[in-house]
Amino acid sequence: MLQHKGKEKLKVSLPEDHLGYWLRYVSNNVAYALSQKLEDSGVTVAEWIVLRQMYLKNWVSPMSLAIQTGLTQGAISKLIDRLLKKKFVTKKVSKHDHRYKEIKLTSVGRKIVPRLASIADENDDYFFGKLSSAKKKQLMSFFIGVVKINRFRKSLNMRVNADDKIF
Amino acid sequence: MLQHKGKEKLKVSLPEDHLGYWLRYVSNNVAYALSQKLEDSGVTVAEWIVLRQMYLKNWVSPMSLAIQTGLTQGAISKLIDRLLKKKFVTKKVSKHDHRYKEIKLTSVGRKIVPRLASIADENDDYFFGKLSSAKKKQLMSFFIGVVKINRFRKSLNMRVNADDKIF
DNA sequence: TGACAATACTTTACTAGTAAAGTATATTTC
DNA sequence: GAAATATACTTTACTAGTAAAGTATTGTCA
Repeated sequence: MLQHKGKEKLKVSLPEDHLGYWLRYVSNNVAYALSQKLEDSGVTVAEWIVLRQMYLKNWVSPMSLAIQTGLTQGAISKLIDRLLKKKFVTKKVSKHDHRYKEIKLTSVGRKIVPRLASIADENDDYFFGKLSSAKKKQLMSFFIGVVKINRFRKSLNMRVNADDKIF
Repeated sequence: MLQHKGKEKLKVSLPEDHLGYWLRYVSNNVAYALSQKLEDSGVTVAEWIVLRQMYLKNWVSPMSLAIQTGLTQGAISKLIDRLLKKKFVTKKVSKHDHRYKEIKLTSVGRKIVPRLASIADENDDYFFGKLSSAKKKQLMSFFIGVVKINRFRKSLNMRVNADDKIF
């Protein structure tokens, strides 16, 4: 398996040889399908994730949303603008620290989240429903293991460790 | 586990409950890391994939690239423009059918592909290198099974079949 | 306490994608 | 063989993200 001398024959890998390629390919398809299903509700995939975070926490700062979602602060800023226009959230300056904003769901916003959640359930079921929940959990731990932290904190990316014993 | 009567307590799933969420999250991180590594070569992730296709086939039509990559024809059209500006490819009208274009790598283009391939190898290794090749193959067959065809042919999306027995 | 640094958010210029309309060429059908 | 249809590609208007610069507020410390 050593390289030939003289005219060397390079082994040039295909994109399809890489797990990252397939990850991207499948992810694009699953996310695209979800975006189509969410379209009637007038909500994007990123917006659904942010709305759900707010449902959980009642009020949140843009900063915390950026960290949780892996979007930049600029992207979150614009996303919140969109949600404001759609009347799904309200925004105010924090009393304690005027640099912070507080974002809350409106009643319209609160009402739509369960609907969005069931759309997301349905989409995941469409693609992965035939997997046993044990296998789903294996895959999920695998994914969680690959990247523990988002691009907002680049330095903390982690390699996959064989000792994680996912499979 | 039945729902309460009266004031019903809705079970509202979290984005993190969905495999699609993690797929998107991990994919974004892996693709982002690759894009950073490719930056010095002046090539995006999509461009690397297209360049590699051309390396394989010697000449290709924009249409075939769109089908293989899952990008729209419009996106491929612009991507080829970018590659033309970077002198990585040349374009001509097909002799047999003037609607078709033929895209070929220039010698500069041919020279850069092996370098890009090794960068992509390195990136995949960074994230997944500690997995055994058997496990990588399992994951790959899983991904291939989830979506057999890209969004260009929406109707052909496939569900995951439990009988695929990947794990 | 006053200058400098840090923090939270917004804005700007830009990138790379989409859907849908537009252009040119080829094929089909009557 | 002319008209309608189909195909391959391009262009346009738009979307949602990024990096980096800008604004306002708060914290630090000499």
